[in-house]
Amino acid sequence: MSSSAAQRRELQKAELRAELVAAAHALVREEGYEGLTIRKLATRVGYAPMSVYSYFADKQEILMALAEDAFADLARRMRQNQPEDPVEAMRAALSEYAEFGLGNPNEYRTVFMTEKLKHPPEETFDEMERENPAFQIIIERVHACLAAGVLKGDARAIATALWTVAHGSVSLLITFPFYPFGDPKAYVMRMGDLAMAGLAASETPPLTDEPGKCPG
Amino acid sequence: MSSSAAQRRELQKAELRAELVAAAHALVREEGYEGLTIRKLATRVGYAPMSVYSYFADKQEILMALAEDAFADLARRMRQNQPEDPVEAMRAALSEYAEFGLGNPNEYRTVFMTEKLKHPPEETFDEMERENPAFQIIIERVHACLAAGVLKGDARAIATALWTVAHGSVSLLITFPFYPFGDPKAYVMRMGDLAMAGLAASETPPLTDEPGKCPG
DNA sequence: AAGTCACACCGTACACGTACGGTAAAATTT
DNA sequence: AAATTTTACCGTACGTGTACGGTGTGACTT
Repeated sequence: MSSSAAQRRELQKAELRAELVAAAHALVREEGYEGLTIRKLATRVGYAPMSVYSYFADKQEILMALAEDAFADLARRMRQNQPEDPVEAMRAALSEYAEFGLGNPNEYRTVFMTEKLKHPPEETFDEMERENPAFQIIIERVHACLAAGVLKGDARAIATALWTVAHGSVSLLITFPFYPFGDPKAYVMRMGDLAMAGLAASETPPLTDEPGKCPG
Repeated sequence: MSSSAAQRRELQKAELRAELVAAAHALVREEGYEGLTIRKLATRVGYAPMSVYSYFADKQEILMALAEDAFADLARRMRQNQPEDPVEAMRAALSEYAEFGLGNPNEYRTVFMTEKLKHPPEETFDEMERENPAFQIIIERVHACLAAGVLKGDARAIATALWTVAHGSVSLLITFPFYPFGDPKAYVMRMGDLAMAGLAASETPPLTDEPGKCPG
């Protein structure tokens, strides 16, 4: 086997894939999110509709590729907005998260609100944390809060809790834009502060599989 | 105009609509959620596919009808699980909410995780609270907590905050079943307790449209 | 009672995602 | 060099949600 030829092949494939993603971006920019269809995308790059499936398993994978670009931007913004104070750094990350979700509802939906069907059984969650650089940043800032003593407990559990609250806020704001949450951004920040207060109240244990005690 | 005839008309229409919903339920039971298609549904009741649209504006409205039935059941269960202690009553409601969402992910999705496109501009949120009896129950139990002095502040704001946290937990568990949240039910309960701790820490102001102060 | 009208229902048609199978060229093996 | 396999792409076809325009039967008006 000629491995350099195989590598070149892979590279070319990646290039064409990138071209498709670029065309998809253009289509969305010109015709809106629901204007992105496989057929239009194929026409745009001069392929038959079915040829797109050589590069993406299904439409969801295309949407994911678009969303990943957007999420990379989120991570960039988070890193650019990093106050020294650990708590303020945490709030800054939340602020960027909120603006991202509220400003890119389509991308937010595809990543956080649609069923993940075909998932490789290996590397359940490390994968996701690696893929989503934003999550890494959150964990880093949680560690800073732990070091500063404003939070106590397991870093991953705390980060997951904060993510849960932020996601709950953003996703409800996206789904129910008419509901009187008040100013959207302010609502997310308020919920973030509430989560921080709750977390500061006690030491956060790690996440386990033991079913907790519950009434009834 | 003969109003009694018009009324009978409405009634018959409602009956046929109910028949369609029943057929939809049956279809889902027999062939699964994605087995529910307009064509199959129409065939089932002896109509042409397009005739279904005399009773539902679109497929989403059919899914909503199914979900509303399920949510009525949630409200029933909540009322049957009502400890005397206000905090335990709150936790019991959360427990039912969790079991409902985790046990009926499809219905949960259609109500809480899909865009609400065509929404009548009048009665923005009262409508929703009225339609979702479960929300009423939450507000009632919040009032009980306020009366008992374990929480302080605006009832609707507190209820919305608890909803946000519960929804964040449930929706993430649904969307990322592989992520190590630990035992799903336990995770929701833990997040609920965290929210209660955060809420207990200070008086919760009502929701307003003033943009809150934020870093950066 | 005659005329008008609303409405329940349907047939046709479109664009969509995508399953299936084919075909020809390129890469690899023999 | 010949044989084989792999690959890149495509044509056709199915089932989907639903827009559009009909059509006949009942109800309402006059």
